[in-house]
Formats: sequence, C-alpha cells, structure tokens
Amino acid sequence: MRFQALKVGEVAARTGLTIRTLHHYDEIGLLRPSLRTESGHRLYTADDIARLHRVVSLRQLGFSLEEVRDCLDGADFTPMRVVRLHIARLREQIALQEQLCRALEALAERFHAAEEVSADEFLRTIEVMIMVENYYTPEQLETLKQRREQIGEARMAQVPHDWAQLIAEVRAEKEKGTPATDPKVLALVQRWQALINEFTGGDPGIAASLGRLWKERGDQLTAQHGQQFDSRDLQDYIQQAMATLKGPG
Amino acid sequence: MRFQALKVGEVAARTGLTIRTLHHYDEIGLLRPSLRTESGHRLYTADDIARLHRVVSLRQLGFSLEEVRDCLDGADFTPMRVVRLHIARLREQIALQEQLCRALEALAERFHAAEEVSADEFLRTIEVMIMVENYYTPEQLETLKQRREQIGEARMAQVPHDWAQLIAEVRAEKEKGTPATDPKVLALVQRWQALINEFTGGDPGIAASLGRLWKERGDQLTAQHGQQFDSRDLQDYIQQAMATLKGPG
DNA sequence: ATTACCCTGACGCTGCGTCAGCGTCA
DNA sequence: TTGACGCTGACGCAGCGTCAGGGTAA
Repeated sequence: MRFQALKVGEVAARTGLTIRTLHHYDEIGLLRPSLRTESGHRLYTADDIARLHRVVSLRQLGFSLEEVRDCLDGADFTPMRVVRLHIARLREQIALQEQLCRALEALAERFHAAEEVSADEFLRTIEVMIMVENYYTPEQLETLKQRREQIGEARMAQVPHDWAQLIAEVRAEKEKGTPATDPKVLALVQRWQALINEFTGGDPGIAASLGRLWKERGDQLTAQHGQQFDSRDLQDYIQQAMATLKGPG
Repeated sequence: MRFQALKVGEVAARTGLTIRTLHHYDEIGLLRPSLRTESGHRLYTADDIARLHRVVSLRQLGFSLEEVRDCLDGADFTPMRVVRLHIARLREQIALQEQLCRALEALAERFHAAEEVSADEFLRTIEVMIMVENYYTPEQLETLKQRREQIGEARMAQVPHDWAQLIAEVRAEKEKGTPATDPKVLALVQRWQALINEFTGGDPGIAASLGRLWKERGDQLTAQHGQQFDSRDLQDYIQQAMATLKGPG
C-alpha cells in the first residue's frame, strides 16, 4: 500500500463502481470502511480496498452478495485463492466467448452468402450465449449435454409419429371443408414445412428431391402410417396453403 | 430452418433459458410465439427462434428488454448487423478479460512471493473487473481515463496540504492530552502511515530512509508548512500510537 | 458564499424466481 | 390414472438507481 484512506467518491472514481454501490455494501455489512471522519464521511483504508477486491472478484464468480459476505467471514477464500479462482474462471469464459465468436462468424458468413440458417444453428448459438452469461460448473455442463442428447434421441423416435399426426390433422381439416387459406390450416402447413426442414437440414436441394420422392411414393408412405387418403388432392390442398403463406404474408 | 415448432420447455432445454424467462418475454411483448395449440400451448417457429437469437444477442450488448424490443421493432438492427455488433463486442470483452487475467496473474505472483500489494494495484485491477462487467463505450472509456489523470494530478497537488493538515490534527490531540492509544489518534496515525505508503509506493526500504530523513530534517519540514512543533515529542507520540496499532490489534 | 462532496432515509425499478391452482396430453 | 408438461396470475426478491432534504469542506 502506498496511500492514505480514500473517500467514497474517490473509490468510486477509481474503480468504476458507483457511490450507491459502496453505500449498499456498507449497509448490508459486506464492506464497512474501517474509518470515518468525525463528520461521518467514509474513509476506505488499504485493507478495505483489498477486501473490496475480493468482493468484486467473488461477485464475478457468480456469488450473491450474501454469499460473498459469508465467504469473506469464513476462513476459506483467502485473497490468494480468490485470485486463483478468478483466473480459472476467466480462462473458461474466454474459451467460451471464442467459441461463441466462431459460431457467430459462421452465421455472419451465411448471412453474407444469403443462405438460409437453420433454427438448430440459432438454438446452438443461443445456448453458448447463455452459457457465457450464466457460468455453469463442469457438472452442470455435463447435465446439459446429456439432456441435449436425450432430447435428440427422443425427437428422432417421435418423428414418424409427428408425420402421421400432422397428415391426419390436415386431412381432417380438408374433409371438414376448411378452406386452405384458413389460419388453422396455415399453422398446420407451417408445421409441415418445419418437419421437412428438420429432415433436410434446411437444404433446399434435399427438400426438392424429398418432394419428388413424396410425389412418387406418396401412397407407400401413407400405407406405412396406416392412413388412407388421396395423395393428389391432399397435396394440392397443402400447396395452395403454402402459396397463401408465401404470397400475401 | 429444419424443423417443427417447439414447445416452451423444449426451447428452454435447448437454449439454457428458463421457461419463466420465455413466458416473461411473451408477457412484455418482446417475443410472442407466432403459433399456439388449440389448448393454448406456445409453439415457437423457426422465425421465433431467429428472433430469440437477436434478443439474446442484444441483451448481451447491454440493452434493457425494453430497448431490445424497440431495436427489433425498428428497421435498424437487422439480423446481420446484430451478429456483427455481437462479434465486435465479444472481441473487446475477450481483450479486456485477457488484460484482467494478466493483472490477476501478477497479483498471484506477488502473493506467492509474499510481497505486499499496494492498494493502487488493487484499485487498478478492480477497475478492469468493473469494465469487464459494465462494457463501456469508447467515449466512456476516454472519460474515465481523463478522470483518472485528473485525480492523479489533483492528488499530487494536495499531498503537501494533507501533511500539514494531518500534523496539525495530531498535534492538537497531543496538546489536548488525548492518550496515544485513543481510537481518534489511532485513526490519525493510520492516515499517517497511508501517506507514507503513498510516497514510498509501499516499499519498506524507501519508507525507512524517509523515516531517517524525517528525523534529521523534521524542523525544515515543519518550517515549510508554517507549523511550529517539537518534532521529537510529536514523533514519540506517533510511534507510541503505531506500536498500539501493531501490538494488540 | 459558493461549489462540490458527503450523509441518511426511502421509494422505485428490472428481470426474472417461485409458488399456487388448475388444464392437458401420452 | 398418473406423471410430465403447460397455462395464468400473483407475489417476492436482489441489487442497486434515484430523488429528497440536509450537513460539510476549501
């Protein structure tokens, strides 16, 4: 230390914290300046500054103010250990942010090339963003990973069923005589397109071949799902709805 | 997009956001899923996910939820631009965090070598921590820098005055007959030590030579500040207080 | 006397967390 | 029928921001 006690405004100016924040830390007993002038002005000594350093570090490690207070009151969390923890955390953060950077650059590339970006790409990128701001522990990360994998498998198992369900619903609307331009039908058709996209990974080329496949082998598909319908009529119905979506929408 | 609409729990599981958060974004009109099932369950389409992506990005850029909504409703802030801004911000963040990392490593070194760490070092490190979490714009950074420089200069100009003030106060206490062990005196002496530290940069060697200097030339110093006192008596008084601080404290 | 700080309440706000009570879907 | 999931209120809470009203220091 090389220095005299600082007043609250000086601490604020030199740290970037606000005066209100320092007052708050005093109020809740997290950082009480060890000196006061006779008139009651707070004076922060070098020791107070050192404590403040640990406070700010621990906050960035994700602790609540109450937890920070407990940490500093207990014998654990020596200044040294706090610094080491903070360094470790920063390294992880940096690695995550670099990963996020790469993901975003890939996105920017695809925007630039005017390609479509799949919702799954967006979802994965969002996930990294949220990881950046939440800081998960390694165990939490493991849990998240497992959950994702389970979701993936469950989704795959459910796909044929979704198709059957969707076809049935569209067929029902058509037979009720609902016009293809009705919002209900449009919503169904959006799900239709989404299912196709899920299969094709958003690649229009794959989607096109899939379309031909469907035309040629529509009845086979129908039979597979235990449904019976005139594939040509239903197809017209759906394409009419799709045109409505693309047109005036 | 490659995919069918997701329910709120699925979006939550795949992004790391909570269901409550998605509900909240819906409530305030920030992200309303464009579909619902008949029974009212939210269905997030690929477009909704793309919007969510922008929402999360803009939040990390420091916007409030209300500001994010305005951004997305206005024609500015295209998906592309949001991604670019986010990338730029991440680069700055990473650079800052690397800087902070180096500062913390320097601190860890000094702890390891059992050296003393000056309050100014702590202050500078805290400042970077706060910069990391607040994200200042370049202009704000410039303002901060200027403010710091002004503080430095102002402080230097004020030092002689502080000495005079402090000496006067100690002398007053001594003449009032206040014992050297009184808290008031101890506080004054802490300020005394702090002032010495500020001059010596916390180096005990320099402090020692300064101490000898003070003994030999106490009267000169006194004359300079227009004060008159018995330097030997006052010195004894102060050293008694310092002993009290180090001893039973 | 002015100006720039400092103090102590006290209320307000954002961004959700956390029940509670109740439908729903496989 | 029984979980697992979804819905809508409604209240709660952390961490300050932001006055208001008044002392203080150079």
